[in-house]
Amino acid sequence: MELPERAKLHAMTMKTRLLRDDDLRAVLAQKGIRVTEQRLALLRELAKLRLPVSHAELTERLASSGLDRATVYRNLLALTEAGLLVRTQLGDNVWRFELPRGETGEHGAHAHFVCTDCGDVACLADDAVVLKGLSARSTVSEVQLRGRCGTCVRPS
Amino acid sequence: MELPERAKLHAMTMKTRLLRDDDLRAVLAQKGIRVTEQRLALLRELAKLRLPVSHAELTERLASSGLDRATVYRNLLALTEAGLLVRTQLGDNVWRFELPRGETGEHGAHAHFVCTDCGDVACLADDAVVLKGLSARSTVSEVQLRGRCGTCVRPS
DNA sequence: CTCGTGATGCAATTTCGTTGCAACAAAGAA
DNA sequence: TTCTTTGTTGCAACGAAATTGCATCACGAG
Repeated sequence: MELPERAKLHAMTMKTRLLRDDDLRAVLAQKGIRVTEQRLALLRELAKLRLPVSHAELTERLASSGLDRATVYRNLLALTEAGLLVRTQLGDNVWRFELPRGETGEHGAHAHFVCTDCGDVACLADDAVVLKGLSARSTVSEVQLRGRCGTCVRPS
Repeated sequence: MELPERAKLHAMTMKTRLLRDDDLRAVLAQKGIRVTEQRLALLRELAKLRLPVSHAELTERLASSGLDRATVYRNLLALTEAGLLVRTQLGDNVWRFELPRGETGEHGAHAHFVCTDCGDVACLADDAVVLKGLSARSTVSEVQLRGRCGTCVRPS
């Protein structure tokens, strides 16, 4: 049993290549989540950014599309619960959401850099941070770097 | 030049053995922070608990001593900035503060491992984390690894 | 002891996160 | 297609934690 459409969808999901609305629709349908224009807009935005984004920032970006705070909020939760988004804490008491990377459903192990001045977030390359000498039993699920980004570090 | 008092203070700091008020006073003075009864109370409480404590919880504990929320808040920030406290997030959007438990007294130079389960904060060796390929202009002030410590990772 | 700067207490405000509710829309059934 | 069910949206309100303004007060240098 080889459904072309489903196989294609699967490949899309795995590679996080969510480009066309048809793909987004299919992904949502597969998860049993209703397809709404709001959700498509939200996923489109996240696909475009490919960064952990806060609820506030996403709300602002989607305000022009007529999306309400609460709608964005509830969809972020719903999509996270469905496994379509990952939610992270980057150290400033704000939840951020992003499309999962990596091959598996688990988010890739790339580190995040957060600017303590402007709050900007940058995803680092997988090999930007090397860990060694850690306790064998402990599990590291997230690596965060905090500091000042190139833009903010310039002398005033 | 060997100042006994300073040497003693240093040893205290290093071992996080802040027991007597005299020691607390000395540590604050060394950092150029004014010694106030409120700060002593705050540090005493943290020394007694030896756990990551939230601002709210600490405020409640110190209310009987007459400390105001804002005072606790600002002192937590000040002491953290001075390196006398470490500030962590466990995943619930609440800051928690505690006296450094590691060997070293200066925080910031080394990375921290935060167990998102039990809240334990461990100080890592200076060379435990190697960064490379970062933007030349950006400045990293804090490196945090998040995950589950050896104790918490055991199967339930 | 006196003075200047930083600290404190109190109150108000901001920022996020979260929820209630009535109108509305998606997806399946008829 | 139309009907019906049920999840979704927009708007407003609420709550908790963080953050700030300001007048008063105390530390500690001189």
